[in-house]
Amino acid sequence: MGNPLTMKLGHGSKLTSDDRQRLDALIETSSRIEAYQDLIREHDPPGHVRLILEGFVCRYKILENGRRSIIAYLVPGDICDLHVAILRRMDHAMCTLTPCKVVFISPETIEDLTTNYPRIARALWWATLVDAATLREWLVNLGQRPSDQRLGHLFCELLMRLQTVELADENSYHLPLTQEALADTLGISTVHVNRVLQQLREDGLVVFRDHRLIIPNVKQLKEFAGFDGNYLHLDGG
Amino acid sequence: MGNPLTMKLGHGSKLTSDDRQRLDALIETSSRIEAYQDLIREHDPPGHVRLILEGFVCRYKILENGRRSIIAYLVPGDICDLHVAILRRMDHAMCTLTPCKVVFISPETIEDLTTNYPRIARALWWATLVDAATLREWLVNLGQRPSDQRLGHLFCELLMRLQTVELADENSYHLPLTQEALADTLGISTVHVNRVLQQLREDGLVVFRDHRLIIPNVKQLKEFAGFDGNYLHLDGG
DNA sequence: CGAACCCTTGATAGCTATCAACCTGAGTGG
DNA sequence: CCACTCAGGTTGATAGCTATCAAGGGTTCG
Repeated sequence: MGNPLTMKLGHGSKLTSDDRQRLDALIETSSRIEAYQDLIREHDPPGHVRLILEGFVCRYKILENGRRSIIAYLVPGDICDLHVAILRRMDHAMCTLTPCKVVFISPETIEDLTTNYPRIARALWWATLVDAATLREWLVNLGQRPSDQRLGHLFCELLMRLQTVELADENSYHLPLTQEALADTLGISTVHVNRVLQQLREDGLVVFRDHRLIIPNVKQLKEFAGFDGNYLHLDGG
Repeated sequence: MGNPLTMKLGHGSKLTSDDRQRLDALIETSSRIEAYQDLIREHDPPGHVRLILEGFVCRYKILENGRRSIIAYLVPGDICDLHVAILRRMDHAMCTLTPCKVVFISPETIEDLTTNYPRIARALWWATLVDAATLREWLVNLGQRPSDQRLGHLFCELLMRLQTVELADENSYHLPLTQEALADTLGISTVHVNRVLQQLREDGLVVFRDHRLIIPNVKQLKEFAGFDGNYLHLDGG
């Protein structure tokens, strides 16, 4: 299987074979981590940068009232906050949602990449900007759309993101999330996620069984959800 | 009046007098812009970086259904996306909400700042990370809190942010936003903003008249809204 | 077989949107 | 000086979306 980081960053900058070699070296040593393990907690001092090779990770916060808010998903190829080390402590936590393979990258390595590999540096900047754009789009999604469109929008986004790392085919992918995770992501209750899912199924917009999501008609779902993938900036930097 | 950029960046990195001089030179030429003018539109190619010296600016998107979603506020001292130039085109727009004074910074100047002024570079990174953290907190706010707490949370955030640039005193500030803008920010209707505001007033949590917001008991409002200012990382980098 | 976890279903309550007026103050022009 | 306009704020009535509570069903696993 290929290097998901290379696949992803290739969308942000043209990479030379030299760049690719450097990125391949990067993922030689990785750690396996079980599902539902915190990679880092709120208030921790940020240390290494993390790169996901396999599995789903989420950023989340726990509120005063105990509710969990999932703020982002990291999928293979995603790298988290290049320069968090600048901050004294984390303002949120990160947790694996499935068994994962993760690379821990030292600040020195980041330094090396960004100063000696200009195309990689550019691609990393691009990835950072896309992360911010995704956050903005999620904000729009939460603030402005009814829950069925919200869920549809999330499904569309994950389709595109997983396609860039060859983890989704034309119209389906493995989606190992519980309805509870979806609820905490979309700001609705688990009961309601369940009902909305049923509705989407009934309308023929999605098929979701055994954690495989199939979108019979991608164009139709995108229209339904008001999804415009521009914000993922996959046409490069 | 002082340089709001210096005031803000001082929280992200210790600046020398040399750094300060450089930042002061930066704001020597600025443009006045009227209220409700787009600074940049969706799909535009990003050009200059913008620094707000006076006034309120918002990032926003318009949805298929015509709704406006406000994604962020920029207040004096805020600088927008250092490296947007990497992206081909904007995925959102920016608009002044009041008359503003704005500095347009060329990519070359950014280059100069980030390569020749390491402490400024660090502070700019810090500001970028804080922007992302703020976006995450807004996401939590929209997804998990009822509308009265949402509004209270926004008021608390603006208090802290405006205090860092000396535009708010201990417990009050000038807030030139319409209820419509608040509604588009919080994902609720203008009618509901109106009612929630009345409730907050009635409960003695805020006084809002003539665009001046007074928070009689800051601690109380923060508790009510579940506000924890950690995410603004004002204790520096 | 029981426990645990996740999904599903039904009934009810509550929050928030929508629609439709009306009010107010500022600015405009006759 | 008054009528007019317009944007923003306010109020009331109603509908609808979504939460909550409670219970039941299916699977996996020890």
